[in-house]
Amino acid sequence: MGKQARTAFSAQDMNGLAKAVARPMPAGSPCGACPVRHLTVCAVLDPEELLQLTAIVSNVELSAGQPLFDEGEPAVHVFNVTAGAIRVYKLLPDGRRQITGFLFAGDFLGLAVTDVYAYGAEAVIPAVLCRFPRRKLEGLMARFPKMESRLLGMASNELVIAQEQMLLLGRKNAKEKVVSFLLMLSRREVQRGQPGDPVAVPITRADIGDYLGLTTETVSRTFTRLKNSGLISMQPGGRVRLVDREALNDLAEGF
Amino acid sequence: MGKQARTAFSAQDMNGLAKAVARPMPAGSPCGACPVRHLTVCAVLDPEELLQLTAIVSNVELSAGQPLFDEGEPAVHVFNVTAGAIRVYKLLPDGRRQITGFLFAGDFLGLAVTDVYAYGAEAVIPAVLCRFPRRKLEGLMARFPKMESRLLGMASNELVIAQEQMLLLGRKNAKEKVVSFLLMLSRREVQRGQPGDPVAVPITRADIGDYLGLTTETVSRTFTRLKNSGLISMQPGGRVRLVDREALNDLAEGF
DNA sequence: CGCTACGTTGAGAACAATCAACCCCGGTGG
DNA sequence: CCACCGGGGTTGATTGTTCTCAACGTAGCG
Repeated sequence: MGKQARTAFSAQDMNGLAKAVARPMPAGSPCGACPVRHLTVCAVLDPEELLQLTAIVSNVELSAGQPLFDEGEPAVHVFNVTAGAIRVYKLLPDGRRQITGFLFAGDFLGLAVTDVYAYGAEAVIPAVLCRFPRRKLEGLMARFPKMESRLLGMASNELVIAQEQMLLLGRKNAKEKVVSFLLMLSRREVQRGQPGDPVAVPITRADIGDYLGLTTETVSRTFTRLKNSGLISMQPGGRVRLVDREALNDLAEGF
Repeated sequence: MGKQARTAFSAQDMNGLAKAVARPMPAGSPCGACPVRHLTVCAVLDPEELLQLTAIVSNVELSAGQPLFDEGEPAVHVFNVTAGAIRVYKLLPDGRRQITGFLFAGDFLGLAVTDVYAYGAEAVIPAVLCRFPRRKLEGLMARFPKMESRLLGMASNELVIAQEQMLLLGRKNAKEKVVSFLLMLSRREVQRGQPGDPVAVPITRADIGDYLGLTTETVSRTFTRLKNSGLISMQPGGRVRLVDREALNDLAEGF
């Protein structure tokens, strides 16, 4: 594994992409009307409690590529994705990057034990998030233990996903990695109530590579081979059809 | 990737792979006297609450190589390591193994969102653990929210460590991986109040390989090269001296 | 004393990385 | 209008790190 120096993506180099600004929650859309509430922490709160949450929340909108925060930055907020997609990543000093996760509607980020973020976060495609001041949310959690309990459940779940990803990074080959990735995207689309079969892949080859521990070339070649062997087929709009789901499942699990 | 070594134990676990048995907590050592309490969940409980914890805890002792539980097994207990070392791992059907973590005194395991464990756990060296029935612990957490809060903190911390490990698996080369591993062991030894410089490495090359996404041969060769370049030196008792800590730190971080 | 697990080293193969060329597309400015 | 540019994607040739296969050394233990 050589050191690939990376040119793109350091926080503000291209397009002069500045940090996001937050605005107060639009009056017409309190948390009670949130379309992705059932997916996230807020699902466990009753209307009364939701009002208190609404009181501390603000909205963040990001355009594609725009950073939400950088690794090492003071961790003053936590976030909840309500639309779009976010990538979370860590960097080595020479520019090598590992994307540790893609976050979609309903996903939570920014939990930190230290006072700084341990990773950076950027929008993959235009995204909208709820932003909570960490201190205030902690205060709320102290009052609503079921919220903390829910968060613990979500964190435990993320831990399981992280272990799955370690298995992928450490022990799967390029084909198994790419197929696992496609199936993961598909599963999460279903979770969000979308079809999941022609699965949307709004993520560049470079990002996929940095997520799977591969280069863009290897990702590209692997896609080509999967197409040629008839396991997947490309569709307009960056969608991928999972032609032989059985075979793909087996491939991903290493059979 | 074969089965693990085992030495002979008492008659009832001749094959070395028998599941551990739990015994009631010895009367003379309630949680209040636990030597690793400050490292773990129990740190936040007062004496009164600790008594209630003592009431539901039992002890598990494992010999080297003995399994604690397997992936897919009903997740009825959670555990707290009080001595020794545990490896947590996931398998692919053909036997490829990824060790997702090594756990030492103070570490917690068994949190699960599903009703089965998402990974297996075995003793690396003889180990002792506290065992709590999951249901009862959840009941206790409902009554002591600060315990749940502490657990959330520990889970968040593990998540950060997991992301670090993804960076390692996906983007570091063999040398960087092995050095990162040694420094991690050293740091955790210090956390437990031990020297940390001649660092104890009670882990086989095969386990190290399965943790770092390498083969045993590559791990062995990498150790040899680190020795030859004077960065580390071997000491009796499986200890490794970190000769040039500065250089090792830089290496691990990819400078 | 011989077994087995563990560790080391060597030779060669293989998979993915690297380096490089090229295509397509959309946006932009001459 | 179109030439140019830059990002993204694909493909080819070659390199190189790590894996695989194999042999051998050592230590602990029955």
